Amino acid sequence: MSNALSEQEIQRRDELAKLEALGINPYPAEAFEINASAKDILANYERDKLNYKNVSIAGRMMGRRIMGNASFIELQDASGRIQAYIKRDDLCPGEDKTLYNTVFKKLLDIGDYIGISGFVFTTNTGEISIHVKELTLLAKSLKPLPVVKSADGKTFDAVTDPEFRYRQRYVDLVVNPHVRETFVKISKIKTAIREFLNERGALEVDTPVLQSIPGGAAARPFVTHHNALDIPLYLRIANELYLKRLIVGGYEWVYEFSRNFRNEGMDRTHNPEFTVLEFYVAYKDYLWMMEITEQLFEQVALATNGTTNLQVGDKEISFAAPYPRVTIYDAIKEHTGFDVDGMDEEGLRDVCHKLGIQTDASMGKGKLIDEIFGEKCEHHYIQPTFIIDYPIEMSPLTKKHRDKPGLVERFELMINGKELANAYTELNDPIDQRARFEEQLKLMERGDDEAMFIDYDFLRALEYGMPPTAGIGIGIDRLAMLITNQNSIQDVLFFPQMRPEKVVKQASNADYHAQGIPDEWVPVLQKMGLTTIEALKSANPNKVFNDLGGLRKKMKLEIPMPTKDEVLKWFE
RNA sequence: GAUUCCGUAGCUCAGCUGGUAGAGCAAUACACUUUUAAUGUAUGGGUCCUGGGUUCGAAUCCCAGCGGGAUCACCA
Repeated sequence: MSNALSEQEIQRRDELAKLEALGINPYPAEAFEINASAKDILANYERDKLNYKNVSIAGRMMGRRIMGNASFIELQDASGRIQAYIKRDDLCPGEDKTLYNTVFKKLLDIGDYIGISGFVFTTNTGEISIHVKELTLLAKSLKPLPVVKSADGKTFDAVTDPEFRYRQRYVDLVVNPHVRETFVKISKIKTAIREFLNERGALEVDTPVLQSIPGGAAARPFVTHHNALDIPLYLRIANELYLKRLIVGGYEWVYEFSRNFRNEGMDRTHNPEFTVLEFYVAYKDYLWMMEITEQLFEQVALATNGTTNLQVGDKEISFAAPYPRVTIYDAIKEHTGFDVDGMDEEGLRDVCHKLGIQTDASMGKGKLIDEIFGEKCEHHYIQPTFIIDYPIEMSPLTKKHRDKPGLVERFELMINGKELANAYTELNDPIDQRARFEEQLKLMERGDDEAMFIDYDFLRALEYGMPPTAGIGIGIDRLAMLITNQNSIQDVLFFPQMRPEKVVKQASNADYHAQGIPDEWVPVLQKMGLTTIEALKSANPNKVFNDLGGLRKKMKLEIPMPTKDEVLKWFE
């Protein structure tokens, strides 16, 4: 990140000074009254022309076509773009044409925020436009935006560089309207979920993000330190154990959109912070949870896309309930031919070997089954499907199956070959829960770095009594990717995690000043690449002196040349 | 973490087997009163990611580093 100014940035700063000299504040404090939006005008003007005799609208100037004493501009607000027509003598009815000739034509740029008022009309070429009567500068833009043009649905010079787009999302949002739309849709997904849950009497809650025991899932946490208490704290990897404490407290349906943090790898589907919706409902089981889940997904699809069908690549996914239920053993039997029901660890290892799946000593029975499913089955489930009845070893917080020994009452919802949700009949037997945590401890000793921590306060809460409860976690970012048809998590997060940009070390004007260098020569030295005092001192003074003269001419600077002795003093 | 591709003007991108930097848009100047990727003429704008090496000569070839993408591994 360099802070040397480009030619265009210097020009815009000059314009800023000229505006101020004309008595125009480039960053006025006053509110600007708006009574219309681009989208509203384009949608409704034709059938309701009388209502658009006096519109006032604000936004960024994104395009400008000057044709002498008349001009067209593209104004972009949150709703879209609209063309405005500016005629010199309408904007400046009196003798003084400065506002048009100087302010508008010379001192405004693409990217500036302006407010305009006038009347709506249709041009000869049939485009609904605003005939501008008044124009106000609302905020000057000092950095040139990428100019993206489009015609007939084709886009030219679109900004597509992922690094640029993610690091400067604000620019991405300005120049890529489809990106703005994606995030609007993601907001609608969350609203639809809230409405669905609130209508049914659920309570939205907040639980701690900073936790002293990172529980509820198996993952590496981020660690921080609380100074006043002098204790380590962890950013939550899940909120499950806290929501269950609230069920113990007597609420019957709680939910939270939980921002979770996991200190693990990053890729197309993983970001260190991500969002999971969890909800817990008293007196229910996983069978009930499957029904509510398929209703929820159906409603979300309908509310955001207007249809329960979704085209993903060449596949069409139907969110219409109900979804099939397949046990994990049946799924494995169907896609591998092996019946792993009742198999011991040795047998499973053997199956993995035959299927070409790598195993290691730390893998228990549950993990082996999970591997087989993940490798050989998961990608087959394109249409929403509940995979149910998991082995007990992988599910330390899940109640034992009511009539299948060795299994738990758990389901995962698979859509488009990926896991979207994970739910179970919650384990509320405190004795069993303690035993399961201790099993996790053994796995940890065996080398499984994903085994869970034991949360004794949670056990204490269970001992007071938790009603039978069903709970679910839904990966909101993955759901957003699916519904908005994005194949990278970076495209459904406004600010995906990136390696920090390197800031180029650079001397300030004060640093140069301390060296006895006059301010007017600082840009020249920077131009020569001498952006630090160390770089300057290690340069050849004679060459610097010569180059100063050369650049003075090249940059057309009207400043007197320093003497060679003066320049030599800069090096002391 | 591994493999692989990429990094040139404000933006999108050319630049061949090494010969000293190019286009379009944007910018500047002039012309133009219903254009729309406005148009016409002229002009300016570059640490070719960084640092080494090979060479008379490197944007180009080699090595290392930095940043990003894709695939894989781990994970949700």
